[in-house]
Amino acid sequence: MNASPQKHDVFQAIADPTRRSLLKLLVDQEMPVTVISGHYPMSRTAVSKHLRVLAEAGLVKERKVGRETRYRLDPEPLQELKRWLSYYERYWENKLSALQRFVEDDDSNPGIREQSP
Amino acid sequence: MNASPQKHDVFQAIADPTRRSLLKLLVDQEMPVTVISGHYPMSRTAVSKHLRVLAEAGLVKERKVGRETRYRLDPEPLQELKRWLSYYERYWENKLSALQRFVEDDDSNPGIREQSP
DNA sequence: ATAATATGACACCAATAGGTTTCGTGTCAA
DNA sequence: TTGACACGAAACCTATTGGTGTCATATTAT
Repeated sequence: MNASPQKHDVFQAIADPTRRSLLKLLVDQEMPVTVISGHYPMSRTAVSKHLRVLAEAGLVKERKVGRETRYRLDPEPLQELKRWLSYYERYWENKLSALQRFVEDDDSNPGIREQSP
Repeated sequence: MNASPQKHDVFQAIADPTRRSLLKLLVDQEMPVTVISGHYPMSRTAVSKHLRVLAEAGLVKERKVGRETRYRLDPEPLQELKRWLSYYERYWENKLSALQRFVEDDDSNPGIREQSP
């Protein structure tokens, strides 16, 4: 049901600060484009394009009501981000021990280790 | 101690698939650029530029050893991402109820709601 | 019917991103 | 000391991005 070939992925979608701001704005309120763009110093068209990127990533849903198109957040795709993040969580938990290893070998053996060619 | 004016933020840094791959590669191994770039179909210089973006975002640390520069993951900045994400977690937990609201008002009152101007 | 509104589609533009190759420099090995 | 190696810096190219303005269309209000 969700097999649309998405051109923009979540990572790309949230890379832009304006788009992150949009997500926050639409977090629990459905809004038409004109109202949304009133919150930004750029043109309605620009905001509209940002919304499309978000929609392609599945992060917002659109719904036509009369002559307006209302947008609202769909947080579901953020779960992919969470999954991705969770992979690294154990590493910052271990960060102290990792740092220890790092310092231990310092610049005292500048030569061969690991699989250097 | 970490007050470098970072030109690239974490969100931007992880937007690129190559860079995400780099993070994974460096997750617990320190590697010099040449070895790293051996894993990618692009030039060493290109990989090097990706590494710099990651470094500017604080996601990798460099350390000069002789004539080589070794890179390793620093997962710490990912915590910002986690904080950002956690804000939305409650929304996908509530997704069902949100969907209910969504359906309830459907197209039956296409007029005034929220803070329209 | 006519005018106003909301929006998407389009054409366009400047800046950035991601890639290339070339070159200079520091470090290691013979 | 001479050559090979590892790397960053620089100049350059193309595609993408983020923005603009204009226009066509659908919908609503008069």
